Amino acid sequence: MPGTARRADRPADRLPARAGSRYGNRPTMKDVAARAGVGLKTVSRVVNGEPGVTPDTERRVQEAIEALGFRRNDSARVLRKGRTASIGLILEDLADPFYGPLSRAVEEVARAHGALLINGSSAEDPEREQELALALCARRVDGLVVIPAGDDHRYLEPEIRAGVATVFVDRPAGRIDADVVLSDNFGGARDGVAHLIAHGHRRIGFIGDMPRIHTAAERLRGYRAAMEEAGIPVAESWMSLGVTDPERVRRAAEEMLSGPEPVTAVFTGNNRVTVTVIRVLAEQPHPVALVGFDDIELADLLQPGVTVVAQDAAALGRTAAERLFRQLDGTFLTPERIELPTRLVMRGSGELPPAR
Amino acid sequence: MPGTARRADRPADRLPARAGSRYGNRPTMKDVAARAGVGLKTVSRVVNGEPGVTPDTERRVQEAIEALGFRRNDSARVLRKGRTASIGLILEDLADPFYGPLSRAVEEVARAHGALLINGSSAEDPEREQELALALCARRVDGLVVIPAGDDHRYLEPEIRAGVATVFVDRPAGRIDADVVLSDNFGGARDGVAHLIAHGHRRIGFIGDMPRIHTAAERLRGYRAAMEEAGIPVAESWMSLGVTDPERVRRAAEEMLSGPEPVTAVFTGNNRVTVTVIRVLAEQPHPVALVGFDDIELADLLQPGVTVVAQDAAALGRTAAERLFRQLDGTFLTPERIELPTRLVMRGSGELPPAR
DNA sequence: CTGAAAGCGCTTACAG
DNA sequence: CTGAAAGCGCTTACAG
Repeated sequence: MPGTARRADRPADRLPARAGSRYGNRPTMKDVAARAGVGLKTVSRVVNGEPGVTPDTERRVQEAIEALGFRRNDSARVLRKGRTASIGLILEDLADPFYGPLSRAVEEVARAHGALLINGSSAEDPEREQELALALCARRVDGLVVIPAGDDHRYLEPEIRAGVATVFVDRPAGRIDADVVLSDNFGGARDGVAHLIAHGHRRIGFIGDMPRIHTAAERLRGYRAAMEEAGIPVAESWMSLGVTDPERVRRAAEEMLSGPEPVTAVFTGNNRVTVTVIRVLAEQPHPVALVGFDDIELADLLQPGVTVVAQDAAALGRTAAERLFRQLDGTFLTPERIELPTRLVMRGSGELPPAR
Repeated sequence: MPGTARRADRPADRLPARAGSRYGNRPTMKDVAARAGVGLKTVSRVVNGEPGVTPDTERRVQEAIEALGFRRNDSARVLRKGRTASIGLILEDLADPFYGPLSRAVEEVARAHGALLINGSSAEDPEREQELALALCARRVDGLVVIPAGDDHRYLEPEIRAGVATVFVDRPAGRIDADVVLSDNFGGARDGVAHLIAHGHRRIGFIGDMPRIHTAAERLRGYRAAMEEAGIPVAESWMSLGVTDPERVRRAAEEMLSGPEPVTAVFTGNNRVTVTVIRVLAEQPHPVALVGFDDIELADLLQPGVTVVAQDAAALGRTAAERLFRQLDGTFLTPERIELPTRLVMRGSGELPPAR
């Protein structure tokens, strides 16, 4: 039911009842006004640094503020003002090293614009993504930066129409027209695979994330394009897409590396896949070439160093957040697709010749 | 000025003016009530799933809700209710691989309690920590999980008194009595250094973070204790504390490794230091033993594998967040110090004998 | 320079 | 079962 409100199923409803005595004793502007012997509006003027208050009045108000330990309730302020000075970021998993720098970059831009950042992990679950996004909209965040898990974002249309700025990152929105900032997944993967081909490989495996994920599909497309451009027919058994947990990836890699016609090189579709495949390759009797999408820490210290197609996670986050605040500036912007280049970093594993 | 409000220097004040036409056209309960031909309170009942509404009335309200695309404004709700169902997490840097899992764990606990998570990076700057913490309090978060950058948290006293639940993680609060969840930094470091000693080392270097950071000081203390227990006098030149940027750490490592009496082993004080030192050791003519505090990805795949004192970042976050919500349950809790054990993970680098 | 009144969008307490 | 009034803590628009 897009665009509707549901009953009693939102986070706030499950909160424990307010615990009596500890709370509610915060002083308000009214209290400050009473103590300082001035009107409410005068307190507001002082707190907000508005002009038109005599130094003497101001001092009295300041004293009352300090004596009471008053701190303005921004959530009341926000209700009146319209803007909440907060934005939401929905990503897959904050614990993934790819999202840390991205998230930090979004935070820095938000900070520069005086906004706070609310983070949420979708755990790659479209329902959880939607639940989170709508909860954030209910809190009236000014904007949303979304790394989508789902492929249908029509549920956001009423929100966008109501003024919630929205930018998608890493993967495009599904079934709505919205800004998106992404890496050149297709080109990056194609270049990486072409690099392996240039080093003599013909039987090259591809192990990636679930095909419904845009980046996984694009990178596979890049793999296919490179192979086709080189005139190499691709065997179905060379490609494996699915969840990125170590067991699945390990099995996929081991299968490609066994049998009568094993692959001599592997292209891995993201950082998690790469890490697992490195372990598998370390156990192989012959060296197997490897190029991975996404850079990984210490990649240069392994034997051999890991050649990667690096994307700039921080730049993705920064670009998206900047776009978000441009939307919020009020200038009307036609939804755009901004593509950031990737960079092939050669460290050894991608320059190994085919074994046998 | 703890406990006071300042003028015009808070984030929300720097926001651009509200952009006219796109905003403010959100339907409210009043609009829904008018369209459904019922009272405001009836709409509230339906939206919140309260009893006492005839099925017919409910249907009319639901239709109005869908027709208008109404979504309850939770920030107005919150103003009335008292609780905001949101908590803040202040950490050093979301981009650091140590904080990703910690942050995710806090988020999961918050989610289980129906709360959202606002993240902020202090960048190890005490002023920024305070600014962030107070901004979050102004938004009336229900609680705060803080990895402190500063060492004086008296500025939080009025907030805590006003009911903001507060738990410190990774490092204790300064000058206030508050819950804290941390790893056994002293014991972990002592065990790690004792491990090196057990493998025959006597000249062992220690490279850590700035001494004003609690974890850095504790780990140094652990180093000293292990050396003392083994009856090994420590030379000043074996210890180096300071910022963890690669240049400083590299210089420190190179100094210890040169001269007439170079160290034969190094104990590194955190993940960032370890990563840099691994690079330096890789360039040495002789193998140098290494034990690092904090686990790092791919540590097992390096040659040799990196022996570490691992702490459980996710458990730190989870434990702290659970404690926070116990505070919010209303039961009075005496501030506690909860210490989590560390784990020595042997992978090779810590088991190397002294060279020469 | 100062302040009383109305209102932001909800919920609470109460009356019908 | 239903709704009008008051209020959460601020800001806005206006009057003195």
